[in-house]
Amino acid sequence: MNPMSTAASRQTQLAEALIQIVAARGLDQVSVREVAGAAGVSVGAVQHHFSTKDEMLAFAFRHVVDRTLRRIDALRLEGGVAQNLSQVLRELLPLDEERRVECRVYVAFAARAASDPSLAAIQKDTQAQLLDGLTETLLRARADGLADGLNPPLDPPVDARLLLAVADGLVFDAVSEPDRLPPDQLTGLLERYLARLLPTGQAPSPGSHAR
Amino acid sequence: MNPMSTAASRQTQLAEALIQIVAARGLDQVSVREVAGAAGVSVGAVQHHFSTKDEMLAFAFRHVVDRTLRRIDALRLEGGVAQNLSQVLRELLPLDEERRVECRVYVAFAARAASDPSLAAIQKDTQAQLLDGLTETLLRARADGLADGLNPPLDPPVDARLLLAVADGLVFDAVSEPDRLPPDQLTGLLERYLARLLPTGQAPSPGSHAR
Amino acid sequence: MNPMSTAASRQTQLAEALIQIVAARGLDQVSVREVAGAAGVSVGAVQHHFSTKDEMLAFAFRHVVDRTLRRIDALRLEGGVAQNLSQVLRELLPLDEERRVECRVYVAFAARAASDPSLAAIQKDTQAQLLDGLTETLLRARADGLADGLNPPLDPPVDARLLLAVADGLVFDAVSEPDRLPPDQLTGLLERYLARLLPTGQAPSPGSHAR
Amino acid sequence: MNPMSTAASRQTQLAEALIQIVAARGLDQVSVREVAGAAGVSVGAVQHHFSTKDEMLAFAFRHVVDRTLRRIDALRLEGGVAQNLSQVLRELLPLDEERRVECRVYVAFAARAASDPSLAAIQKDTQAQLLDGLTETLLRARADGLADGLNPPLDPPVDARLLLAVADGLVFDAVSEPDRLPPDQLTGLLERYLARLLPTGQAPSPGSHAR
DNA sequence: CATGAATGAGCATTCATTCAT
DNA sequence: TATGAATGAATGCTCATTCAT
Repeated sequence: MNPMSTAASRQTQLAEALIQIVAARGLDQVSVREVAGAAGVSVGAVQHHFSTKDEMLAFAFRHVVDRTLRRIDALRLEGGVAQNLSQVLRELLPLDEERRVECRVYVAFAARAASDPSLAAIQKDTQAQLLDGLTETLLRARADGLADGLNPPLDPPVDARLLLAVADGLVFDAVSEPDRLPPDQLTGLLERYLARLLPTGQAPSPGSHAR
Repeated sequence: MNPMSTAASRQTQLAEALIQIVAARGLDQVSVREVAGAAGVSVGAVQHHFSTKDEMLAFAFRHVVDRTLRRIDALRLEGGVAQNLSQVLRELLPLDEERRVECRVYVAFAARAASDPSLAAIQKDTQAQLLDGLTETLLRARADGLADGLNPPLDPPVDARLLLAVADGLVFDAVSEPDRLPPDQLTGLLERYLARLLPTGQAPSPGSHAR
Repeated sequence: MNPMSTAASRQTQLAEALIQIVAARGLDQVSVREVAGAAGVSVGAVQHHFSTKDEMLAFAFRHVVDRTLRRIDALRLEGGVAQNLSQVLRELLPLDEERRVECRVYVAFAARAASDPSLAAIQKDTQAQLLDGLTETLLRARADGLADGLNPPLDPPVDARLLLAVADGLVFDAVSEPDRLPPDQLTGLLERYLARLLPTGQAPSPGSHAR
Repeated sequence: MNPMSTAASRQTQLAEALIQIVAARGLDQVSVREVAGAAGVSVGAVQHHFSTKDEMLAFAFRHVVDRTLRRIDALRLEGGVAQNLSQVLRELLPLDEERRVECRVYVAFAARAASDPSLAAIQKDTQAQLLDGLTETLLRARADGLADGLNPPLDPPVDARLLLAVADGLVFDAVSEPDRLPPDQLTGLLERYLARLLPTGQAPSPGSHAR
């Protein structure tokens, strides 16, 4: 009927429906029936496009992290390195409704990855991509002298790991303890860490103190 | 039969069985049948001690975090503040098999807490307890002058939040991306963070650099 | 409620329901739902007693062949060997409604045994038991001189095989081509074969010619 | 595309694929999808040539029995009547891989014919054709004096029925109890039966005793 | 002729829970 | 306390079939 319903966009449409369910009610509430209902199609149609539920879950996980990564890639790299690092990490935090959904979905899938190899593979890819980007940014920061005097001195790959852990920790705590870490607290905590990591980078915005 | 099988210890025994299942195969693989089987009792017996599955899950979550908190409380507070802070946070990380199990279970439950109010309440309690302890420790550290010259200056309650996020982030990443964050890397990352937070505190152990 | 509903009799009751379905509508129409409905219990109850459908099918197959074999064992061995042989084989043929049901079920299961190892094991057992009994009977017949002059001479184990094939063939044809092989034709064909195999045994009943 | 793919040959090609599935994995494993996959065409293509699955099954059953019947018709009728009878019946038995496939398929379909009228019609036709041929052969045998002295005397139509039952019984037992009735045993049993039916016909081949 | 999207019913199985003993 | 029978809903999945292209 609708020529826009190509195979690719149908899978995406189903993934979006799945993501909304995960964000609203959790990964356990995802069933083929629920997804079909939320997407307004029949059960058979869902399984015409994803031959197993696991395949659908993997696609949706990949889809949601790709959306985040694409948003990061699209960031214009104007401004200083410190500001750019802040921008990038902010894209990972649940600062608005769109990112709140992504974060809840990310935490749900990443937690399940602990006992699901196919999700673990996606999680590994994602982490690797983020680590590469962060490492590169930290290399530039060091070259710009932004980390001078830091002790222990900046070690870009290691500090990228630590930076990612800080971001993941903020996301994890914000998601697992709803209403205790509102957006301004999250940014405050992030900037506090960045200010100590790159002391010569100027603070990105005033009024960013939290809790 | 066995007079040692009091109600309390029976619940604990079932919780331990549940915890092993979660650690090994994930929260979704927990069923009343599985728990009963793992504990070597009948299905009816499980439901005699926990009237619903949710009650059993809540008990088990509480049980596993209590175990961690009790271990932290039991730490002898000799040594300096910096060393003590390191000791406490190390108890949270998956550095040995026992803590690896706890971490996998903690991440699974905390992730589910995002959409399960009764688990969220437990998670909130746990975080509050940890935050209190960390805040108190940081207050002592500041009084001891360990954070002198830190910029932005040490703000105990806020920095406790950030510290907890770092720990949770390391746990989350270690669990969701198995085999990529072995124990020595985790401690290296933790010490790196602590060394910058409390620059005048001596490093607790040599050779703790990680990549 | 009903103390007669012991575990064993419940399985038997379900097997009987299954057998009626197979006889009336074929093995493909057997579903857990159908069996539960026919037995007047819930779906869950069926699977409480048979953990898989295959297990239920195997039990039912074993049950139906056991019923036939037990009926054969119960035959009083009065009369001559020839007459006894005729009696035994008659129990295998669809000569009345009870045996018609058994034969339809037997053919359905034995045919499926060609591609189902667990049914094949049961079929093998059954054939072995029948072969043993027939071989023994033929040994007695030879000792009694009933097969004297037969050419090729009676070879009890081999002729038992052939005899079983004749019986199975009559059953198979009667079942697969309904209404073409009524009871009197079946007995006529059987007696015709027996008369040639044991020429000195007297014919068991007059009027047994069939077309 | 290929002009050789006429409607008729396409149906035949699909039937052959179906037959291979039945022989290898049983009638229950036949689905439109499986047949399409095995024949290397799309699901829609299968249903373009057979409007229902039942139609496809009926066509395949007819196809497989026609193949057997055509092979029998093609037998050169040189040699004596006894030898010819043996030749014909041998074509029905699973003595080589081709006939083993046919027999497995025949048993599966004939068993299902017990509760499927459209398959029953085909089975009835097949049996009628075989009975006619066997009756005619037995008439010639009687005319040639091959059954002289047989007691009860040869009754061509009745003995054709019995002969067919013997053949079907051997096929049924060989198929339902794999590995217990290898080719040489089957021929041995068949020749044993024929030798007693037509005592003056010479044995077709030496060494055909089976156990 | 052929494709593949879509449907909706049906399947075996797992599950938490209730209840009589 | 503990058992296990029983329930009924829900699950992922397979299937024959229809239909627009």
